[in-house]
Amino acid sequence: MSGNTPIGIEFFQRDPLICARELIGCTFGFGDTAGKIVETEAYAAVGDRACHTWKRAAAREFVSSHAPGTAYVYLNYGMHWLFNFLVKGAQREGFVLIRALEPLEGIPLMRRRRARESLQELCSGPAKLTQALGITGDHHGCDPLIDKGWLLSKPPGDHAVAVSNRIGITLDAEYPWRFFSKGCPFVSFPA
DNA sequence: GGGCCGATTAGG
DNA sequence: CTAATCGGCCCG
Repeated sequence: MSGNTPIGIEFFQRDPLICARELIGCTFGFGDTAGKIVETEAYAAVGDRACHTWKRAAAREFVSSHAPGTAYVYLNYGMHWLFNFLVKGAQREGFVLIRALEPLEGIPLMRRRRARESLQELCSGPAKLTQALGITGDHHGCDPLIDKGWLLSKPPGDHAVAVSNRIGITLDAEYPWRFFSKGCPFVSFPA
């Protein structure tokens, strides 16, 4: 009895910035591994040059043809899988990138997949956490709110959330659309 | 078809 | 600081 409440489709039918902030503190898991979300970023489907929809027709098609909460997983730098939730239904649509987790369950398995011992090296980056959880391109387009094996729930209470610019982008880098747990040692970048 | 670029990471 | 490594997009 965790006291957590499951997250439904309505959660992702809001502004991506709201979703990104609200996901901080939530439990996210796949298979035998899970963690607490401690860092996210929002991307807007329209007017955001850092979002895939800016250049990629396939990304725009993905937004229009999938339900809120659907997993958008893609290969970055030819070797790293990055996981996003699709957000749509409000005026602004887009994605929330999951950037870091505090490891909670399946830690031995995470250590094996990551080939790292340190707790802080398991999920402290968008590509680290997909590797730790076993998420790949096979999961692109699946629905974590419905499909077997996924976990997404919200704990009671509030969380201290800090805000900064998004990391690793050059276009529209000045938008303060990154959210993270203040002072958390499991984030990808302290500030 | 060729060139270039990326929401990153690990290692020197 | 840089290599690794590959799907998209843009151009010709």
